[in-house]
Amino acid sequence: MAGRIMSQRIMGAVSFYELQDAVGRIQIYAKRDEICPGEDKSMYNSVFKKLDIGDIIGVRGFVFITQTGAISIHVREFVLLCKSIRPLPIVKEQNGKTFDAFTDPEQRYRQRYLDLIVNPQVKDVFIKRTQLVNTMRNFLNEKGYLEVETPILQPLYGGAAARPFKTHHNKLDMTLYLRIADELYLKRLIVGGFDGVYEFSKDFRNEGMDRFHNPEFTQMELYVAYKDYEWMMNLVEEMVETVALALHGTTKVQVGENIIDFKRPWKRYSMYEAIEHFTGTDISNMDEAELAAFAKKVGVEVDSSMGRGKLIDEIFGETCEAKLIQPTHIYDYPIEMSPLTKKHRSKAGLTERFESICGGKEICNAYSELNDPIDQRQRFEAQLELGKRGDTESMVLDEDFLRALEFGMPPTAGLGIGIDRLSMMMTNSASIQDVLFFPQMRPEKKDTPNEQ
RNA sequence: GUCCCCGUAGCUCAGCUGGUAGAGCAAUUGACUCUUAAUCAAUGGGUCCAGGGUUCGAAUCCCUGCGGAGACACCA
Repeated sequence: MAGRIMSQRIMGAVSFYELQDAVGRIQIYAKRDEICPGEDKSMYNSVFKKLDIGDIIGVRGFVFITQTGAISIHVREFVLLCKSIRPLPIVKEQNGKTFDAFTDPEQRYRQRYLDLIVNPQVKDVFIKRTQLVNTMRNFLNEKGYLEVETPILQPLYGGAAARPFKTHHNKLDMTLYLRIADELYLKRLIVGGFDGVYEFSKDFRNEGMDRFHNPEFTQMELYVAYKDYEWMMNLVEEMVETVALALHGTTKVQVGENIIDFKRPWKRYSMYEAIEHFTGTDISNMDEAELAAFAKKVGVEVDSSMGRGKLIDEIFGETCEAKLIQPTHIYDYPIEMSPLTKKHRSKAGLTERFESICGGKEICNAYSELNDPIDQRQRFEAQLELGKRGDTESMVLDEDFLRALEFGMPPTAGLGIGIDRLSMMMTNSASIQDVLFFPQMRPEKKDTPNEQ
């Protein structure tokens, strides 16, 4: 077998090392007189004993159990496969206590390879992330939906309210944007006649960074024709429950101080109900002035640009979101906040949209897709107005997307689910940086060549 | 973008009201034939994040910058 030396205990003519490979660690035992049967003991004294922690070696021998009961490999031959010329941080452990842990987040994220070597539990998080994606992919494939790929470089960005990254194509001499969502392209495919399409989509948003936000992040977006948002709520429950079971064998997952149970069915509140539930106040019939007064009362900073929808959204964020620990669907969002969402079939001013919240954080956003091209044009125009008033995250009008809708898109349910967020939840990680191999960091050295 | 906290050896950290830079592990040398945070002895190891200021004297006090963490704002 082969692996990296992680610890050495040399006892003169006998030594014990620990070798680590992709799956774990095992102790190896070597005896001078077996490695060097003749008079020349240099292979042991000058080579084996001089190996360093971090070196990668191959060994041949047999398995046995030491007097202290440790399963070990009794080494007959060994070969140095790769020398490590940098010292490895040494993490030691006894009785569950860890000594000299390699914990500096900056070094862990910048040198993830090192983090993975010395903190093997870090690997588990990333293995779980991949299992999560695989589980979702299998789940969606079994339902007959088609995994597709759509452009990352887009001439117009759309599908979400966010600031994009901008780049330039030399040959075409045109501005291109890195996608902030793949929604508008996937809906074009529904127009084109697919019944269900999905994409695991790397998206890019040129905004602030914190422990929940990285400039590039992964979303899974799914669109299914002839379905609506209620149907989608059931699908989300089923899919997330399946993920929890696949990763943990149970629907109960420890997240921070809470145990979150993803078992179906989840709680459901309309947005108005949720606000009433947590504040005792029914705001559904308030006018804008009353809403503004109530928002102030619950601690929202109100300014005059806020419309009814924004106020409701802020009130919800302030009073409800953090208190929703167990998985809950919040549905029927104000129309102002949802320019791509179908109007509610019966309630004026609302849309058929829901978000699923658990652990006090949103994990997905879904709706009955707006498929009326005239309404969609008006919504885009309203967004343009917002843009003129200085909203840097307002949407731009996508004429080709409207043309597609004008050919007719069947009623469709759409879903966007944050893979990083869900991974954090499913691996009990406090920071998005813990579920990304290489989170975005500032350059290490100031003098690295950079434009400007 | 704002507010706080942090930056000392390869790793984890100590360093008091300013007075010659420290420990454990790792490294090097030696002892030790079933150890497991192996042990024992010896040795080497520093741009105290960077720059400036105060001072006879700065790791320590002040200012600026860089990097990181956290909170707030915005977003997923």
